[in-house]
Amino acid sequence: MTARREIPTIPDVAREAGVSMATAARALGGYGSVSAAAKERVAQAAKTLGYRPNVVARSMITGRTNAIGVVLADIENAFFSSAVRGIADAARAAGQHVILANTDEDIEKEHAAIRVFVERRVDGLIVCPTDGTDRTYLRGIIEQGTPVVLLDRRIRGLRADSVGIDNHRAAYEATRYLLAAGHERIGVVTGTASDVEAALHRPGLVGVENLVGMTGGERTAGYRDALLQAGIEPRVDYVVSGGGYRREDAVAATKELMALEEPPTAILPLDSILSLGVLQAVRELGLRCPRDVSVVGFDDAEWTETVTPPLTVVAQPVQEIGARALQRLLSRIDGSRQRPVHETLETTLVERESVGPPLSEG
Amino acid sequence: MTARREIPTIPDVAREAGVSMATAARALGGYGSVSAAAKERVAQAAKTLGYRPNVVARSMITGRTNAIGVVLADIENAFFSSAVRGIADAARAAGQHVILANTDEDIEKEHAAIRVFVERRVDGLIVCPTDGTDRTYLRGIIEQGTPVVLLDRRIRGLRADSVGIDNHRAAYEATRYLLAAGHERIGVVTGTASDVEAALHRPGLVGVENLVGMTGGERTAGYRDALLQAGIEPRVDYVVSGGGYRREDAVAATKELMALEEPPTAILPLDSILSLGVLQAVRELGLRCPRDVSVVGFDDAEWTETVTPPLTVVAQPVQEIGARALQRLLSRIDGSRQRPVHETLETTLVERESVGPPLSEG
DNA sequence: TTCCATGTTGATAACGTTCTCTCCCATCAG
DNA sequence: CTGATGGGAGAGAACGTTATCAACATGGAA
Repeated sequence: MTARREIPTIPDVAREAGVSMATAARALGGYGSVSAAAKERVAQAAKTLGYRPNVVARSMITGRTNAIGVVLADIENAFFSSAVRGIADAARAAGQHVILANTDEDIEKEHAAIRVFVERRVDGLIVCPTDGTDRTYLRGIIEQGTPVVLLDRRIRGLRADSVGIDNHRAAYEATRYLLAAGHERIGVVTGTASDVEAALHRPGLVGVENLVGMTGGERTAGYRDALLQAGIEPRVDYVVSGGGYRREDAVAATKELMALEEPPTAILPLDSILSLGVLQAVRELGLRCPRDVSVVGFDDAEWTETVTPPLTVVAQPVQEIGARALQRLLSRIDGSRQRPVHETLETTLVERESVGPPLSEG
Repeated sequence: MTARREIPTIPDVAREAGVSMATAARALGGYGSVSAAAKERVAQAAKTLGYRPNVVARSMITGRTNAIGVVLADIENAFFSSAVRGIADAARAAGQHVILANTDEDIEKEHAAIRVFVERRVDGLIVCPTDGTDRTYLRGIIEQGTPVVLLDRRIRGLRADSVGIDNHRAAYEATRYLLAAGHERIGVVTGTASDVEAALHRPGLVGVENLVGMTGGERTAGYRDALLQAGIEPRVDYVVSGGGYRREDAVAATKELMALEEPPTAILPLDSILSLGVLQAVRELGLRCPRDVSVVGFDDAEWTETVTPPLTVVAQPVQEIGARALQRLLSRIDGSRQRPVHETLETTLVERESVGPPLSEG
């Protein structure tokens, strides 16, 4: 066993300072009223003994842990690591700590993580729910007293704040941008898992926005609506997924897209890893971007302007999304009973060099 | 105030089950001996009431929090987010949680983070110390009973385990690779902060490896030794830094390098963000890689094979470094008194297309 | 039958804080 | 001189667990 050296406690400090435990506690904790003289002697004694408050004991009595549980898919994904950075900075300023859990989009892991966080009595949770998350589970958590804020995604029918972007509008504008460049055959590479993928395949992409809380669904709907508004009939075979959000998935999806009889002249990958896959596939097919295919990606990753060609993207203020999520959570922790707010931050279309006019036929 | 609904505790469960509190506690906690019948009734009662153990109270008495503090420069940096992923996975398997703190290479933030983690009574710390960290501070933490494992970097004279790579050897081999391709004028782009940068500027780069625990120092030494072994005199003006680890810093450093009278024909950026900067600078200068300049980077980021040209890099097993660090920490937490181990994992030189023969003169 | 080992149980003491309450005493207005 | 007021201090409870210890069954061996 680790023979943790005897750690001084408040009674020790009190003894050293020659005051009662209660007085020492007040002096150290900065609450109640203590004479200047006593305060001084306690401070001195604490320094001599090297006293450090025991946060666990404090949490025990105050009922607050000053810890926030953050539940997301994968911290290695740049989107999430930026979000966590935003959360962590805001948390630090508020005296809160961030505890991390990765779900890998696995509902079981998500539930397990949330359960343990609740047992740990975190002050609140920031969750990026996986596709299948049902609202009743999280509702139970909230009703039981742990505030929850959703990040990036939403859950229909759940009374919880959420912070993200307007996915429909972001995709709508990206698509309009491609339309304006002259493209009419525009493909979408999404990461949507295969089990819900079927939902995408309704004629005319009707109802994709109803895919539960999925950013992918909302973005696909935005894409569809931009096409419709331009008088172009959405094609089901232009929306493809390799089965997940890994680069290989996007490579496969892109190749599938480009193997069509009438391949698209522009591609819209729905996140940054997928963009990487699209670029790789284009390269592997011996095509040139933007000469042969134009690309507009999502998320302004660190490499987007260094890649050739520099990638035109829809940039999300990811750190700020994280920071805002934490702010909302804090105000819930402080007892705000306001009705749920769904906050959407502005996206920016960052024009670089991956979009050109469509390759003229034949 | 958040009116947290009355949360059931062990006495509540005991009452419901009609047993003593002690028995209920044993049944729920899975310790001591309880009859099958009692166990059953307690489980039933717990289910009825929706009992959830209070981890804070448990920590209070056991003295263990099952939480690991992870202190690193910046979670947004891909190296660290991969390391955290490795740590988190291993931690999950061991029933531990990960609490995060970013230092931004700021010694004050690092100390503050460690202090608060100790007050939180974390079971142990994984620290990637900033350049200026003095050993006495961490030594105090360890002696006081909180085990510490260093990640990626070391601190000379500190009795703590560390996990990372053999930086000297990795840089040595990367340099040898460039030498083998025919390069004799090889530049290094490092992120070393300006205040220690001076140390790099000794004639012949003598003693760079003594820069306190710096990966940059060790890598530069490996580079130097490869040159010396090939009979090439290291040039002080070939080792440059833009003052930090941001991309702009590397852009500036690279331009400085290429503006020399005899510019290098190959560049060795010492981390992945710096590689991005080097590539960007090469591009901005209207040069082509590898035709005009060859590049070997550090760390196999997700974009390295998608960039043009695909980047040849020294790959570190980053997730594994994190996982091993956690393993070492766990064994210390379990009381291992073994003398400190410095574990170095193998790196791999991943050959892609960013290295070619040097451009023949004029 | 007696005795000891073993398994089960309950009462109660920790753990290190913060919170509640009471008491003391000095001050000051009437 | 009296009574109200309030700052300062101390004793002890409370938080929800786990740990300790004694008490009590039960059963098999002597």
